[in-house]
Amino acid sequence: MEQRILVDGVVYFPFTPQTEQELEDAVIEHSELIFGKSSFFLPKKKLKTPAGIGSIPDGFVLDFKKGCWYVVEVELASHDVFSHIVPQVNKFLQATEDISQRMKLANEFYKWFKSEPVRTAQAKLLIGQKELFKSIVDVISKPPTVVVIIDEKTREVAEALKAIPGNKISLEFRTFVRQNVGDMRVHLHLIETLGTAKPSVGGEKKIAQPSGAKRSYLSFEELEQIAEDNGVGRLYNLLFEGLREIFGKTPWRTKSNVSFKAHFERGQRALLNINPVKSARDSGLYVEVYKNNLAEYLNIEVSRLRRMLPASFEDWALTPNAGADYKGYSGFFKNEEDIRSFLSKLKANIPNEEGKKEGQSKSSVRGKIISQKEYYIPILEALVELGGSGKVREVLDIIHRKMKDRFSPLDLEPVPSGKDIRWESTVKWARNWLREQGYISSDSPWGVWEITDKGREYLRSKNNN
DNA sequence: GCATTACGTCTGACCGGGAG
DNA sequence: CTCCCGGTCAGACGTAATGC
Repeated sequence: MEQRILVDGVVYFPFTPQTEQELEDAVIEHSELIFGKSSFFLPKKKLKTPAGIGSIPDGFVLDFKKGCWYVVEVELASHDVFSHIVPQVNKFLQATEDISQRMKLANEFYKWFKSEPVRTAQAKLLIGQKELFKSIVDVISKPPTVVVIIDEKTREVAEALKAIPGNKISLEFRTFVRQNVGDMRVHLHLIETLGTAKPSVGGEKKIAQPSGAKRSYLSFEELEQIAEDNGVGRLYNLLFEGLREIFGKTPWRTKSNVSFKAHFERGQRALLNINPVKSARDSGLYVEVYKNNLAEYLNIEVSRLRRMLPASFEDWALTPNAGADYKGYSGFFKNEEDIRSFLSKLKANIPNEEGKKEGQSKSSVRGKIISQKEYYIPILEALVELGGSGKVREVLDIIHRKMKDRFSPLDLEPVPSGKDIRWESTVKWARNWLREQGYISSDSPWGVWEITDKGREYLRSKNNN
């Protein structure tokens, strides 16, 4: 039963693409029509690190609006459809059972979006305020729907679909060419589309959140609350925010105070502590000033520093026989005026504007990811496996293979700068330590890591234990 | 060429363990 | 016990390499 299409009196004949690539290109070209306007089609060849995701289907579609994603397999009916599709797709589905593999795919999507600002902008329109990577993960963490796009639906296609678990759909994508032209120069397609139907979602797979790390120090909120409880909340906040602005960074905190510090050649030293625990409504906000450190930091005389403080401040030392770095003044800021006066004098003496960066709030991932140390042996082993040296990418691939099962979602996320994947960044730091120890060569060519004899020995000794 | 990515290094926040 | 030192490590930044 040979079909014909008649358009304005011109006859079009069925046309069978000669290669899958031909059909694939046509599918990509019309992906918006097939999958809907809110969909994004990521073709296989755009994947940056295909090795990481197991067997790769022809493409992936992400739909933020419907909150679902598709695994796309393009086939020609003339090929042995069953043996082509079924093992391929099953293998992929099996791989994505593994959460870390899904994160890997999410990363690929993320990179792909980021590689094209227009695409990122389109995605933003659909996800609103939500963070892009998070939105991708949310969709990818659901089970996918397998979409087989084929030039002609045959009984074999139906059989193949039956052998694939989960949600699946097959779509016919037919091509016709104009009579007397005979090739793709003048063509039209008869395309089945997904329409607006949302595929059924079953057995949703949640990505486990890492458990919260235990915290040994008081949080800023708790310290603020203590200040509040002791009747010095306003004073505390005024001084805290003022100092943070002046020093341009977040202070350290202990169980009883917040401590602003600075780097000196002799190491980190405290400049000033605010102690809400020792404060009280009647006496005021208790503060300790490390006079020598702060004077050195400000590059002023200690006597001048003394005059910046309220007259009521007294000599103070951290311990009875503390060294110069741990001596200073302590006392109470009784009212807001005391604090404003101190802050303005301090501000006037800050050496220069540079080094005053915008306060960046970093959230610690310590304890929630694989630590640097845990990569030492795998890196050396990977280098041995590569015959003593290898390109960074090769090493990373081996590490990934060895450790992928242990990655947490945080390991697989990009770092906030978006310039690196967290675990890869950690591996580079681990190699830096190994290099400092002499276990990895310091003068290998750029981009190549090389194990040293000392490194091989270290590896042997560790493996014997 | 310039833009982007990959790689290497530096800065500073965090926290374990030791001193008081 | 409390507090802080200083080593450790996350991640931003700088620079080389590659892509277009």
